[in-house]
Amino acid sequence: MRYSQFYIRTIRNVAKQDSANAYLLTKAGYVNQLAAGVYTLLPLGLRVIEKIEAVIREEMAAIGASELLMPSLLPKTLLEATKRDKSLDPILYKDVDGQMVLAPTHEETLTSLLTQTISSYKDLPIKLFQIQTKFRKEPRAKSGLLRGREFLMKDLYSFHTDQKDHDAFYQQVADAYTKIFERLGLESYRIKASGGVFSDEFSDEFQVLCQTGEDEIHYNAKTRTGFNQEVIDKIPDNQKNNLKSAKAIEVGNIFRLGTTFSSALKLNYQTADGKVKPVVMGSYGIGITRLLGTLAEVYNDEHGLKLPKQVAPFDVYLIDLTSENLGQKLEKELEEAGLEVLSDDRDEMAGVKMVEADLIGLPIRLVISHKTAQEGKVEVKYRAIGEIKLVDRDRVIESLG
RNA sequence: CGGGGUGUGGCGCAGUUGGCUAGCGCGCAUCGUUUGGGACGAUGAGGCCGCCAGUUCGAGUCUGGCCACCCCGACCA
Repeated sequence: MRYSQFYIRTIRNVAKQDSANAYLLTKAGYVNQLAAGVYTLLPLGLRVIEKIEAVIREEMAAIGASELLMPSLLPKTLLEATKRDKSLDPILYKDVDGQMVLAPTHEETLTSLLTQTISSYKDLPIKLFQIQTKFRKEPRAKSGLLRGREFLMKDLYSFHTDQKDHDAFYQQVADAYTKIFERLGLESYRIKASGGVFSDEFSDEFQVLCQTGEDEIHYNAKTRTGFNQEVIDKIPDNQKNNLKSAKAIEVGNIFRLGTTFSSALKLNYQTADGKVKPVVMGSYGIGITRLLGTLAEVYNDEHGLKLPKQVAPFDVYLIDLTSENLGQKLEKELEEAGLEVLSDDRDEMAGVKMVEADLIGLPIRLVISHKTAQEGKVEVKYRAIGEIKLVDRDRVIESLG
């Protein structure tokens, strides 16, 4: 991809902000703020989001979940059926006559849908997920992408005959979540937390250690488990030993819903012996936009972002300083080898390109110049560790592999 | 929703004490020089001073109200 044909606008003077992710992602041209907690994903940011989504889709497929896409609009009557029109009211964006709201979550929508297709134990289990924009009128949007009023979420819902079947799937989801975050370059902790309006039981949160996080957690570094501060008084003393405490960002959350929603919306099925029972449900969320913010918080230094390869918008930032455009051939070879290359073909000084390469933070920077070309070399810089070395022109690709 | 802060060319800011031609830096345009870590010089373009009302001969500046954004707290399915 040629820089000149891809919309990138880095900003030299961005106002100092407390939130590192907002500052860096804005300065590097990944996002643009429209209002409090409302951001445009610019082309660079969108590419990261798409990489995050690709990992999530793979892991959802691996646990047998099918993807669908539900509407953003939600009839208020559906929320009345589960009495959540009251509990969710403060965070709802409503239309002028209050008939429709912008959906903050989709338990009602999907449960209602499945009443049309579930009638027998033979129809279960069902696992459906979507990647969709959520709307929540947060009393206080803050911390850049970490708490928005409009944000992307992966939400998965599962439907089972009984608690035992659900428990088995719940554990599968927990494992899948740990794997997803690991694949994205984030070490997550499975943390006991309150069930919120969903349940009196504990829910499980997936937390990434980070100073900017909103949550205070107490965790065991070895088992990668622990407790959220909000439930610490409910935890037996003998389980609180040897825990470390830290701030963390909640990147995922899984809930046991039991039959709360199925009972309210009459989502029932018949057992083999003809009895009618409510379906047992679970819901599981991953904050995708928040993950972009988390990655920016975790992976940066004084020069800018330094994203892991698996989520960086491109693999290589190619700077060609030769007047003969020697980089063009290299660019083609790299792309044929399957690497995603951002080729800075602008008529800018070398310094500008170097600085932007560090700011945008792709894993590898290649520089081909008269100096290096004379020796038949290309300069390779690894952004994450800062190492710079000269590699033979014809061995660049294998050295990156 | 309580407390604090800030709103001035696209972006970052000064100017408000003490009322009268709206400034600086970055970016942008043109020309020249420069060319491996956000270059230099010259000449330019670009502003409902957040919004509304009030005081006044006169308001970016004073008064009142409102709105927005940031931070702390409450809240956070």
